[in-house]
Amino acid sequence: MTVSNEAIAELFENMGTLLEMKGDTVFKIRAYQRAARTIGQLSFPLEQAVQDGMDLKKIPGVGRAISDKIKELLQTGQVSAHQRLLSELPEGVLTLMDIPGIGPKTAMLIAKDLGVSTIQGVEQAARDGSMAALPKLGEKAAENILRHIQTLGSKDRRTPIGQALPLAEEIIAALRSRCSTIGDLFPAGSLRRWEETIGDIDLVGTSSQPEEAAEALVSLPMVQQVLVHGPKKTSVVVEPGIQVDIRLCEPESFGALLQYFTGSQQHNIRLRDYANRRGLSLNEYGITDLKTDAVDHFADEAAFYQRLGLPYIPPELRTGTWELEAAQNDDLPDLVQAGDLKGDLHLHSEWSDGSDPMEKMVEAAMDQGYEYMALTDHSSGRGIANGLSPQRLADQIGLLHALQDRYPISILCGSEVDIRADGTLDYSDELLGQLDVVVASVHSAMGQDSDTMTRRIIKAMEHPAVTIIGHLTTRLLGQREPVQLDLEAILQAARATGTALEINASPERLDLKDTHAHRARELGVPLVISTDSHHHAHLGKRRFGVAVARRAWCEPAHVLNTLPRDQFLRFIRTPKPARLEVFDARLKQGSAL
DNA sequence: GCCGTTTTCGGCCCGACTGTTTTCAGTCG
Repeated sequence: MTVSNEAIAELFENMGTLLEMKGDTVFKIRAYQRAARTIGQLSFPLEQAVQDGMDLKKIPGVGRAISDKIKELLQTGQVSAHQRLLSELPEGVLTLMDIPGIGPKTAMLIAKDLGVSTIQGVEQAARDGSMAALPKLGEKAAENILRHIQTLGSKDRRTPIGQALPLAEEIIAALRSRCSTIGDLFPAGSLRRWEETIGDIDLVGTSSQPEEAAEALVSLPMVQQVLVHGPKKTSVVVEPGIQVDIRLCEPESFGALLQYFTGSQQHNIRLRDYANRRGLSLNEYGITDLKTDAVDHFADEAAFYQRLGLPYIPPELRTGTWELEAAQNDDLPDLVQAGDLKGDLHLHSEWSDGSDPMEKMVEAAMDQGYEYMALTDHSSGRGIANGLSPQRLADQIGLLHALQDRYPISILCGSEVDIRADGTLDYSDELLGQLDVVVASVHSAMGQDSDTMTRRIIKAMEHPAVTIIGHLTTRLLGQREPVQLDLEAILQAARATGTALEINASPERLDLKDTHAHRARELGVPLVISTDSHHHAHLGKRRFGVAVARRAWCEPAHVLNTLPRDQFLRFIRTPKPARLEVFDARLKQGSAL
């Protein structure tokens, strides 16, 4: 039996909620919530860590009590304190909290006084007036709850960043054109932290007339519903059912507002705690000296962090786990940036299922400023993707060699080769040997059990011709679950065989995901950021892959395709696993700087 | 329940908005 970090996190999140319903102290509740969120973001499986004898109290927010409960859960499959809480409280209270606007207190009230334990029951109670008759609730409250239930189906799913970011950019453009008093206007919140899915779109900006800008938002044609409309904060729901919050302030205090609204909530809690210990109090308007009550304002975030004696912490790191400690020790990574990439190693042309000729893809890579690129059309096993037969691949290699004379960029011959169900590859060793870059990917038999899938992928990595494993888990955000596999075993095999792992930047994949990439980096596995472009315009989506690497604390040296051309060519021309020396030399050089 | 460059005990982030019991609790981020 395995217990995932997510399951452990959910249990503690639930315990926090149940304690809140019981009316326990808010600090105990917060302790459980903090532990839950930290555990949900760990890069390594807790179950494995416990087996290896790790001291769980090293995890921020985990002390004696929670450490013991984790061990109890792993040993017995449940936590007695959790069971006890469940038995003390009315059945189904937790499900009521799925409804926005219903928190622990209201859920308890409804469950206890009305004996309701399902969302359908809540809906009925809101309609027949029994809810409005409850103490502390009224007609309006019942109305609001009813409205929230209507949107439940569309709202409880988080939106993939690939959809949310363009939508946010569209809204920003629309607001700018309708309201001339808006100065800056940026996405904040989970969008600015580049989380893979977004709960709602947070916008922050500057304006001399904040009310006017909020009016502009409310009057956008795409707005379906106005949730909150106060003097400082406005929330609406727009067309695809996504909530948009906006807050604006004067330019001189924008740094504090941006910092506050970027979060994460856990980061802000820890930062404010850190500030309190130093006699300072933080809010979205500035920093108050608790002794003198003097308030400092900051036009930008760097100045805000500087006032706290901290270096600027990039938004991607603001998860509230390790970044504050790293900042205090001046140990923050110098994160990789889009401009550091020197090549894209996963590109498709019309030869398989891409939509552009090879030349167009080469030119698109040049437009990105790259020194090298690999064309990697599908192998023959992908009949549906017009995969290349051995003969067509041989023809393509010939054409690419001819094409090289016309372009200054290094054109590498590659293939995205299917890893068959048994771990063998789709082309002969002889043909694979002619390729510069082989991206090996799983496209079939995704239902295999974890052991079989793990053996299958490791077998592919052991092949001397395989340069990179493409989109490791094959997940599609919100559409297809990842395959089952033993990540730790695969990452160790990647390191041992000298095989790189791809961070697939396509926003519907983002595979490896951030925590997986984090673990890969820790284990010394070379990472590659590629776009898997099927159209020349898709090369610009590298920003999503770079964001995953940044969330994984990657510096340029951790990412193979930041290597300059000559070093990258040396890497792929050195046999596995000795080629790791090229990668490791760069790492050493990076850490010495 | 967690945690420590004031503390192993006594603190624990902070504010906007809503609805309602008209002085504040509940929810949210």
